[in-house]
Amino acid sequence: MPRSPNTRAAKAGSVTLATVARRAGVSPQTVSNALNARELLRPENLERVRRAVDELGYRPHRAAQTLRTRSSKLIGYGIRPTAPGTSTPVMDRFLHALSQTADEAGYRILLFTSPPGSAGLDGYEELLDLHSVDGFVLSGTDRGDQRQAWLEKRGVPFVGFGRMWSGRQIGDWVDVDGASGTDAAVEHLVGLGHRRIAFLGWPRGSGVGDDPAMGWQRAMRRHSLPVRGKRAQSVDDIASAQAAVGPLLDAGATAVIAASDMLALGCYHALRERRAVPGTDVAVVGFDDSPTAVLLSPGLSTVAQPLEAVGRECVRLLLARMSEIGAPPEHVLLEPSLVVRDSASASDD
Amino acid sequence: MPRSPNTRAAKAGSVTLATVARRAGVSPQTVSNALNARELLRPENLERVRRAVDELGYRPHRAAQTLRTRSSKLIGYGIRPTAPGTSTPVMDRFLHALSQTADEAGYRILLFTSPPGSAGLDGYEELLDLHSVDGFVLSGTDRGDQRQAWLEKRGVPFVGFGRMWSGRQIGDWVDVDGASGTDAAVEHLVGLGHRRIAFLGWPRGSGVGDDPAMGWQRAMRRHSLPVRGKRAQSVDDIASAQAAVGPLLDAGATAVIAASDMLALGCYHALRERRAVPGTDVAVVGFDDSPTAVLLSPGLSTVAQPLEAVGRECVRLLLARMSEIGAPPEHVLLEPSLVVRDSASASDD
DNA sequence: CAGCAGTTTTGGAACGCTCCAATGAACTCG
DNA sequence: CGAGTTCATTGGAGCGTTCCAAAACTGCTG
Repeated sequence: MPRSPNTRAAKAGSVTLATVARRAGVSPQTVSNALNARELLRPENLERVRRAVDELGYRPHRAAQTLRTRSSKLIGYGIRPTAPGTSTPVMDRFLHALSQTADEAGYRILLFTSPPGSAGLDGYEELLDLHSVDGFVLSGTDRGDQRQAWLEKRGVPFVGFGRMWSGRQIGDWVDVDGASGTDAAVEHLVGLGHRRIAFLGWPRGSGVGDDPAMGWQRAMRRHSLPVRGKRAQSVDDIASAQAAVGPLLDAGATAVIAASDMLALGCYHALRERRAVPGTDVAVVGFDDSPTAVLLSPGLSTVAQPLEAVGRECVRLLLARMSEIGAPPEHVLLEPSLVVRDSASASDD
Repeated sequence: MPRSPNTRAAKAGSVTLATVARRAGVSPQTVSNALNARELLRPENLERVRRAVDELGYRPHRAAQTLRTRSSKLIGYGIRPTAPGTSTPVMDRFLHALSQTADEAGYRILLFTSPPGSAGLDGYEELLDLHSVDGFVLSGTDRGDQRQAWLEKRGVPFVGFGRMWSGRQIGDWVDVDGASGTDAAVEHLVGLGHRRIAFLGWPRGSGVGDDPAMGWQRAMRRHSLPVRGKRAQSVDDIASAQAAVGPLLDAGATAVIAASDMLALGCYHALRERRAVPGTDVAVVGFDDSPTAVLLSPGLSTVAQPLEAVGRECVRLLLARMSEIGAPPEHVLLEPSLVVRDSASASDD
């Protein structure tokens, strides 16, 4: 009568409910109850089953449970196809939070490299085991993203990380209030005595890109500061940003808020080119708190997204959606936080 | 007779093999064959089944398949619990490659936040649906890692990313030949005319850390260059690295090879502190090709790990292991590549 | 101590699929 | 033209679990 489960576990897979039942001298159904509805059992029997489970190293067979209960306890997560160069340091923390939170609710995360609804999949591949999953988390949802519509049509519960900027609003989403982040950045800079605060963003038109610009603008207006001629745009690339920020610096900006750390780095370069020192001569604030931000000198002040919280909220919303399919869509907008480093910490106007 | 699957797909989940069989006028088994062993069917019947599948929007129920075939077509991947500060830009690309390759073989990746075998899980939680997975990929395996032993004892196929540096060798692994990377770095620097090439590594003792040092050493010896007094060590932190590299610079090193980009960045700082310019006055080579490397100025030359290849190999080895359990352990050592940027591109000794 | 309500346990069926062995159809050949 | 051979299809069983309804045990009352 070995107390160690490991000796048996070697030939595992064959330990089933029935095995445990025989050992404990009860029916399979009772064992099932012991596991899923312990309040039904007489304490004495429950203990007996517990012991049998222990001794045999029994573990329920997920597939069988899934088949019977019609719930896989799996959440799909669609990874965005990342280009070799473009790193998304974002995903790491987010995914971790996602997995962790899901775990706590008894769910696991299943990775989908090409998320359902993405193009290029013919009818057969596309439909492959979608229903091995109870719900879906989409990330990097953007304009013209068809995944939401695709999932909704099929009645699969889902939550997006990223709001829908255009078109019909469908489904739940969690997002970070970028405007609030740049707004806070302006507040911070104003507090340091800055007046001529410029903004370097992405080309207009994308919702994601316009959002931070909005925050900058409204904060500037609130302080009755001028925004005209204080805004430039560039693609997310150092050289372009460096070029784009030039006119702003020429016009005498004492601070620049950028829509990404990459753009902010372009500012660094532009400043150095002019023999000016970031943080000392001109304040710079980035966006994203990428791993690089802390490594720069001076350290880059930047708006950090609460990725862990986003992950948690995604799971929370998804679980809610799964429990009541028909409920009205829910949206969660989370506040980012300003991480202050040397690139914007002391007044020097 | 709607040609569109979508109209029916709304009430999906109820479309089963039997449904398709009725529609196509064959037996359920034949439909199954059409899907899994098409060569058994007469072309005419196969077409008939195909059409029925199409019209009904049928998709096989993974759980049922799993239950019957005893193969979940799932590969577990243990995420390392990442501390909030510590970013692992590595994981992103690797995970993507993993998922992609698995996909192509008809497998999916299932995330495990706390990988089996990690401490802190009591007997019940720990065993939770391990056998919902056909095999396991472990990453960041290190000294004293008990996960391998744990999995082996339970007869679960697995592959580690990272070799086992100590103890009994168990299981397959894929790793990057760090020594070869630093060796190549030395070659490159020697080619540029450098002679006093120093090495900045992590504290001795960890296999992972000693590996790059080894490559540096052997390459130096090959060129009859001195290694004495040319080696320093530091924890993976800018300030420490900056301090640690001091003596090497004082001793007149014209080039420094670092065991990580973080350490290399410490060199940058130390050099600037002495009013020297990285890449111009002293060459610096890092390790990892982190996203930051390309963003620095000068761009950091660094040893890049072939993460995509590692991901692919992991899956390949795992599939091989799963197909023949008893085969002797297989190990794959991949060559990293030197990415040359401005921090080490022109001789200036 | 039969009767009844309440609690605890149980047998049987079903989830959707694939394995296995057996049937039927078509085809070859002595 | 019946026997052997191959090829295509089929029925039945079973994977391990939970649902459902019925059965067996309590304990309490009249």
